[in-house]
Amino acid sequence: MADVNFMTLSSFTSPSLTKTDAARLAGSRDAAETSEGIPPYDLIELLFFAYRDFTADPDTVLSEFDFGRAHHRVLHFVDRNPAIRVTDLLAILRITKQSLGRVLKQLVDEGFIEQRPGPLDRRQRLLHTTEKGHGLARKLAAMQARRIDAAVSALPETGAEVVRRFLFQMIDPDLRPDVGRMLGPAALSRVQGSAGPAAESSEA
Amino acid sequence: MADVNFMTLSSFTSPSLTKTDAARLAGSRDAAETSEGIPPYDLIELLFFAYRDFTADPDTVLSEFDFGRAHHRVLHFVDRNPAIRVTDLLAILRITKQSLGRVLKQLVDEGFIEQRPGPLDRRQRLLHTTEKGHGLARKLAAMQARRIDAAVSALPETGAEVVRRFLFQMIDPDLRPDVGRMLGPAALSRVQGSAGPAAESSEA
DNA sequence: AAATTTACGTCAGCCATATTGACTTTGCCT
DNA sequence: AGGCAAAGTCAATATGGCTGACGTAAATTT
Repeated sequence: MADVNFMTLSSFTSPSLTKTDAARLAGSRDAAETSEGIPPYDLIELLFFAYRDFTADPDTVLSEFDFGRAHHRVLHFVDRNPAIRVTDLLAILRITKQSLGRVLKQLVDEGFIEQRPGPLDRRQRLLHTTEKGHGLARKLAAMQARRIDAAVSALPETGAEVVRRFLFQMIDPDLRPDVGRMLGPAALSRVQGSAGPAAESSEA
Repeated sequence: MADVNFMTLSSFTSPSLTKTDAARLAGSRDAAETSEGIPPYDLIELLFFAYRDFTADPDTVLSEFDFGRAHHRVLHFVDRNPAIRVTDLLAILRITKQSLGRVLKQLVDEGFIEQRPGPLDRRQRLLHTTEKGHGLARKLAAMQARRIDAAVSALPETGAEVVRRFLFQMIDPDLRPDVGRMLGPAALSRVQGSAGPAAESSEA
């Protein structure tokens, strides 16, 4: 139950917090110090709220299994990358072996993920979702899909393309190739497009 | 130091994980079960990676002060909403009083945030950033701004508008009014636009 | 004036998820 | 044989959440 205090929001911005206050204060300070312009607070905060709600739906389902977000991430990437090695999973998630170990063990013990010895390199334990695991992964993805589809459908034609490109550009440049590879050739081309407003830009 | 294992990425997708594997497996399963179409995995994963890197920059700075993300969030929203009440901050962050208490106390003790009694309601401790606190908030926002600006500049003209609308639509519908109010009238109108897939095109 | 509610804080304890560093086992490769 | 890589494990620690219970001051209602 991630979302319980919805109704207790006293409306977020209190009566005492008139936008006038904010404007006045921010205004005076901005004038004095803006050497780099005003940050895009709207996008910064929209990212915060959007991401929060984006992850909230799966949380409620996961808690039924006594799983958390960590389990979700592992399950998701294993489901999406069958036969992935533990090492590669660590690189994707950017966590330590120990952190992964705990949640992975639970997922394996409870039959969501299975490990098969690598056919070429027998040191590897290649990870796969079981039917059960795949089912859960799909269920969670479907929840997020519904939210995304709704948001995209409120956009102009090319909206999804633009969003994909934006998000891709938000990724550290040196990691983009890896992410691009992971998304697959189709998505990759969708994500790159002719990325420039003018003609410049940074592809390659 | 959030980002240390960059160089140890054995390239993310291992040699053993050929896209053929994934395609084969996913393909066979999809055929059998697609009653709702394939989830937009690209957007799901792009959100994950983008948000991760988006929050990574500030982390490195924060760790110099022995602060974490929790501190960042508090500092940010106090800086953006001068004279905010504790109750409202709790509603925005959706955490408990206890959780907030810990980090808020540190921020106050170390002179980043100050509390002033409410002029009307003396039970309130209205929160403000100090110069020091404001400076840090700005520094962190600037880091995120740089990344966002770079991403936006790789987009077509109306790109930022589209992204804003997308993110806004990703927020729970019942919370949108609150977020909208927080962003302020200017940003709000930018975020709403005529949200239809058909005759849009985002002016204003 | 008394009762209730609100705003804020705090104590005590718990849990999930992450970290580091060291060490082992197994197996690949030269 | 020696070295390196893949995976697992132990122990200790930090962070950021959580619940429940209480306390105090001030505002509001009855």
